[in-house]
Amino acid sequence: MSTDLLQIGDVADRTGLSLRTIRHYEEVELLPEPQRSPGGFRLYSEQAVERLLLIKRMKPLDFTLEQMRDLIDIRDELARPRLGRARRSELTERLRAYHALVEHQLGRLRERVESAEAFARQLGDEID
Amino acid sequence: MSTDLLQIGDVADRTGLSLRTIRHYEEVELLPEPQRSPGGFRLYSEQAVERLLLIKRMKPLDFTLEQMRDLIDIRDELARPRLGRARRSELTERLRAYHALVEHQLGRLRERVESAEAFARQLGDEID
DNA sequence: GAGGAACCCTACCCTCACGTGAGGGTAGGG
DNA sequence: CCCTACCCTCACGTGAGGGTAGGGTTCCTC
Repeated sequence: MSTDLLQIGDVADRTGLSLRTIRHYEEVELLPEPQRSPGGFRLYSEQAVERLLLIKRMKPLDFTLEQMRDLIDIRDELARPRLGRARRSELTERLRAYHALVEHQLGRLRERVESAEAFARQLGDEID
Repeated sequence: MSTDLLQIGDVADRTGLSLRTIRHYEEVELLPEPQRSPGGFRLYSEQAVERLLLIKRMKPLDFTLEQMRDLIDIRDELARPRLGRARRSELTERLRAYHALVEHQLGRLRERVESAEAFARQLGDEID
């Protein structure tokens, strides 16, 4: 038996994403096209699930799907074994830039929490 | 002189919202139609600015513009002096419901921060 | 091997909260 | 009168999916 493949509904269950979302990610090439069953059903590997979980963790940072694709692709290429030194250091540089951006977005996210907390307190007070 | 009115650009500066956003809020009736200059320029009061700032604080909670309008309208009506007892308690009830929703959304927002932090750590580690 | 439940497919239109651009008018100083 | 900075409306575009129609596939059960 080949490594057990999942159909889209299983992937949705495992990731908490909707079918529509998963297909959409494929449309914009954030997720590679999966294999298909003879009848045309999408069949996903565990790798695909991991990629989706990674994307899900990234989502609150308000990146566009394109940025996420870019970032993940860099990361994936870096994980490959035989890679020229120049290429590797270029990729690392780009990843570092993304990391800075991530920290920045994280800051903004935290501000948003504070802003929301302020509103919640205000509302709480008004109710008495 | 009447209370000094601001034109839309000033309001944008003061609130950090874009002109387009402010006009959009008016389109969907989240913001009441402002006065106009003889030539048609929008002229806003300080009250309008406050309403926008309130909206801005509310935004991270991912409410729809319609929900915000509803919530703010309730709050505004509650702030009015002569209000029947029945009406008042109905409004308070609705406000309380929103408050619960706010707390709920706040929880989700905090989860998102954690999720994003996890991602940031992971990325940081991968870079070394 | 016939049925049927549960699942999946594509194609398409819809939503929400704005962004963007074209084309043109207004405010107010020189 | 002219200039610059600012404003106006109108209309279409965008990103990230949601929803639905109409139909095919898998697989279990009889």
